Amino acid sequence: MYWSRTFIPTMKETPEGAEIPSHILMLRAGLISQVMAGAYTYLPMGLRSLSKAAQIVREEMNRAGAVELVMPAMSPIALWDQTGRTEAFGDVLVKLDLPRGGRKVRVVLGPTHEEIITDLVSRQISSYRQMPITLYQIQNKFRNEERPRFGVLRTSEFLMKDAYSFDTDLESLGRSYDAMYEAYCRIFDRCGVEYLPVEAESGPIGGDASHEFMIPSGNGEDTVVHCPQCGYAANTEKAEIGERRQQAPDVEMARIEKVATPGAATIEQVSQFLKCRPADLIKTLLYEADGKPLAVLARGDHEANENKIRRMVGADRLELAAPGTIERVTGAPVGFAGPVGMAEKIPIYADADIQFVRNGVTGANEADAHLTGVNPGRDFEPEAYADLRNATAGDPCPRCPSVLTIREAIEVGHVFKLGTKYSEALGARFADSKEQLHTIIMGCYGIGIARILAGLIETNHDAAGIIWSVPLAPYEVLLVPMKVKDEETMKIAQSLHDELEAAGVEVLVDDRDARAGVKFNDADLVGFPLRVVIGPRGLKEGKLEVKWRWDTETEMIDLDGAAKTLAGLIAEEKTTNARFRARDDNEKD
RNA sequence: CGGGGCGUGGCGCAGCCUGGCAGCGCGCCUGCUUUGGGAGCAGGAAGUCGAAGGUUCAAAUCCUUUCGCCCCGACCA
Repeated sequence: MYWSRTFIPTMKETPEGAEIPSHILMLRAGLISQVMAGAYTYLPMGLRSLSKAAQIVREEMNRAGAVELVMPAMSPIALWDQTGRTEAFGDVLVKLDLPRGGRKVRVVLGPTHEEIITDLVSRQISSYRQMPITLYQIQNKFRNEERPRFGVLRTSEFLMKDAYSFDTDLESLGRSYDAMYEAYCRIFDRCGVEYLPVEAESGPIGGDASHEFMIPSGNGEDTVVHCPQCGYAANTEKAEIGERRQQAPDVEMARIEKVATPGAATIEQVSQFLKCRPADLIKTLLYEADGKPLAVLARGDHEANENKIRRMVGADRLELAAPGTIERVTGAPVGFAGPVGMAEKIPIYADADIQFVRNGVTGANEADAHLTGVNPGRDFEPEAYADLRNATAGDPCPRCPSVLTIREAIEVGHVFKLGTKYSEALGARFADSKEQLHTIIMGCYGIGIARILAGLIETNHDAAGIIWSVPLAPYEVLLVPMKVKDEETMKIAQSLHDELEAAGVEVLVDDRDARAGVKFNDADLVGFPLRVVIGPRGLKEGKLEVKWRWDTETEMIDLDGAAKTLAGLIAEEKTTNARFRARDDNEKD
């Protein structure tokens, strides 16, 4: 391809509104163009990269034994009503009323496709002999995001690979799940992104039933908990905390005193008012577990983890108690609850760190008052101490003697053992060898294709622009003829272009009659991995000048056999990402 | 959904407070010179000042309403 015949609208300036590197660079490099909040056109360069990521995903899905199909974006809302997800998704679900013959047909644009695929399978699969099977598609999804942001990281319409496995028993589901997990690792390895599979909330099946694939990046929307020592990684909802090893400070237990704290109801206000650290406060959170009130204690500088609480008390539903309930239970307005002297006797659970608090501060169960000198064991005794809060940096690792770190990350993939939630609701059953009917057991596996690109750019760019890995680059080689008006130069460019194409290399020739600086800067901005300069300096010696995007040094190669040399370099880098990764290691330490 | 910011040629912005010819840089077009890291000179095209209503002799500017975009937070099967 020739630069002058394709469409690469690069920009010198950053469009207003773009904040993070991947968004800025995708716009400036002419990969995408915004149509409205959360909806982007993929321009030729962007589309090429997107398609290449999708193709890698497709190849690895196929290798893992999954089978491709395509479902419509549109589906009848009745299907979603059956699983209760019309309500669960709420406004995120894009709903349309289509006028047809004087009636309205109510449809939704799919945010995911469990309902559609399960409906299909319920009709077409009825025997254990037809399973296991994993079906997938690569298709645009629609979610009416409350707040689209960060370029292609959070959009209302996005390309996603979604796969669904159908199995007869849990053991078989485990094999289907593992095959997807391994395929995901291969996909992200091939793309050249650094990723971390992290344990995530597992839902109905429990156990080791869900992983998120994350690209650690400062601009990620999610946080992951990671132990660099043993590799333990989990998202914040899931992350366990190891045994708390600190001791209570060796100080005298003070007497409980009631102090007036007018208007100070939040942790910040109280700690400022009483001139103490948030860690000296014991906050008392009132929850309702399946409608029954309970109190949870956590240190002022910690965050309660509702999943952990819900699991511990074995409730189906857990929510913060309504203000009315709080007032009834504590006898005080919201913000002044404490474990000592509550109006109603309800179970109290405490995070493990509470046992090491000495002379803590708690609400007094009375408006505008707190208690100081509160000590666990002496002044109150919870039903149990347990791990009930979110992990923070420096907490003990649950799997080894080391400590945890917290990293921001971009979620690019998710694998999940679903169980029978959808097959149950939609009546997807099969007969076993004894003609007994069972509900099909499902798994679902998603990858956000555009997030792979954004994640790669987010973690691989410099001041000049994007640094693509060869497998995802819009073109693998950029030929830069210095003098496009020189016949000899252009002849060489053309024949090299043709030879490289014939050799299966994706090559672009910058045939614009522009100054060297313009062409070099655009080359760096769009980030083609291998740049080949055809100019008088080298040609005098029968040489071409070659430079990898991530290197600073150039290298001369012989014009004779150049196509073969270049094709060899690309073929090697494309399969190993070796140079790309080596660059990573140099830059990141 | 709460808080904040911004809408002025294709892009980035000034002008608004204090009403009086719609400007600057980049890009684009033509010509000449230049030519290995975003060239110089000369000439040129291109704007319903987001939209509607109001105040005024006069509105990009003041008032009201509205639409859109972005950021922070909440939310995210």
